[in-house]
Amino acid sequence: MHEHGRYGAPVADLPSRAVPEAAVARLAVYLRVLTSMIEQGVTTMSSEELAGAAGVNSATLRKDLSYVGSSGTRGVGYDTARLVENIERLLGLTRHHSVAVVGIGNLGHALANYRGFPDRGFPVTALFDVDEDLVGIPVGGLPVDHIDSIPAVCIERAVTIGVICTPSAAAQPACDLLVAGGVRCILNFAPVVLQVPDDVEVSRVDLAVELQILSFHAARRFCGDEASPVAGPVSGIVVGR
Amino acid sequence: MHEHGRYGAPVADLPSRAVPEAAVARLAVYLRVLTSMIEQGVTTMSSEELAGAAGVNSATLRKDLSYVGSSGTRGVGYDTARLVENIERLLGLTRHHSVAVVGIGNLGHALANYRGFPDRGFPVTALFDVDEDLVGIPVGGLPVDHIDSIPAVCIERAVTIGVICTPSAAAQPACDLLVAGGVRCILNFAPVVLQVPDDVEVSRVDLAVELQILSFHAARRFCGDEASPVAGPVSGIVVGR
DNA sequence: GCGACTTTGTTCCTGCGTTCACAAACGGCT
DNA sequence: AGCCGTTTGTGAACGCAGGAACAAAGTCGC
Repeated sequence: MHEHGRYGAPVADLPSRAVPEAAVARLAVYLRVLTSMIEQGVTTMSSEELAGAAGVNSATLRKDLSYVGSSGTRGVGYDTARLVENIERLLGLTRHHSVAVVGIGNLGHALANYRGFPDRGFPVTALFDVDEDLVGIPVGGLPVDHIDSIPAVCIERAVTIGVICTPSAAAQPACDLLVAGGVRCILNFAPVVLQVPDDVEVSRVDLAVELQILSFHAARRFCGDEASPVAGPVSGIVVGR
Repeated sequence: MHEHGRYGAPVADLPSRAVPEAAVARLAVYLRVLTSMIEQGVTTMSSEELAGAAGVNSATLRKDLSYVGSSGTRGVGYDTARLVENIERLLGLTRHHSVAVVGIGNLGHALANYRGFPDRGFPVTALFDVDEDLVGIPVGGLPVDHIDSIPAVCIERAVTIGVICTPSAAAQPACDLLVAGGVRCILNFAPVVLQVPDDVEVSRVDLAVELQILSFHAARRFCGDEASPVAGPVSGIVVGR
């Protein structure tokens, strides 16, 4: 989805160019493609190749890469290893970010065991649930703590990212506890809009909303009757956000 | 919209206004907020109230709602029940969409059991995995089928949305099988860019990418050193996507 | 060493989406 | 019935992101 909710910006025009939100999201995708290519032994890629693999326009890709600094060689392409290095630096991936998961239900369980997190520099270092029966039980090798201990544990383990997988009603309290624990970045899977201080960043992933968006496209596609066709291209591949 | 018929012949209503992609995503959020409010007995809301609850600008909200047709009363606000009805019609939620989940690992398991899907009109009617040991085992009350049977089963059960939770390498084959089974909407959790025909819609949710975006903001926030500040304001709430 | 080809990095432009601002419409009150 | 406050719906401006086109720069072949 896209990022919205940008409000009037005094614009801190500090040193280098500002990086558009959308570009940050794409850079993360390039990173994914690049590491996959490096594993296959690819040492050099042109913008055309990389753009194709990432599903974006090559001009857009080059512009995105210009934000990370010049890493390419004209007439040749980009050195994959150096590009990965530069993107990781821009995205702040040089240091690991400790992750806490709140709400150890089906989804929380899955995330606690999800390889993709530690594999990409996001070690899960704390699990929380309100259920006393779960407290102490190890999930994915890590014992579950009670949500009351969120602030203390988050500070102690230097948690920088909190993931909320609780039911809707519990999401805001969980969020407040994370904020009290110094967490300033939150990934929210609960279908509610969290209220947070201005210095806290919330990214929401609502699985049902994703399905509803697909439903809209399905409706427009099959029963082309009724109202409103979708704006934008009729073309196929749409990569989320 | 709504033919003010200034010049007798209002614009052909057939292709009524195109709905921007971003608006569709927001409408799904409004729907979520509205159903929650209705449960609390709220029968009327102003654009200001609803916008606040959804975390968007009120003008944006009104424009979004204009795509679904006039449901508001000036001086009063919107009738929550009728608004829900209209949004559901626009999003194609009047008919249920049968969902198939491919890859019954941690995440697939969680999604198969996820209440939010059936509760919102997306019954999960098929599960698939490549692991013979899983085939036949019921997960969330539904037995797992082998991926080879994807095309036949999808056609038989009229699956309209496929959810891919397989490892990266298995995602493209799984996608191809779904497409062969007539599925035209795919939600992809695997960290790869799927290649599909033009008439297939793919929405990708990459959990690690979400964390990387948060990492970027964390890096900009805490160690304001190095390069590039983020575009836009330093201000707070950013609702993903 | 020189020319031609390839590819990057950037500039300009177009189009879309968000926001502002205002007129029309509606309910309530006197 | 008429006025007044409120809120919708929309027309217009602003800002930003994406795409095309081009110049600089570097490599490869001869």
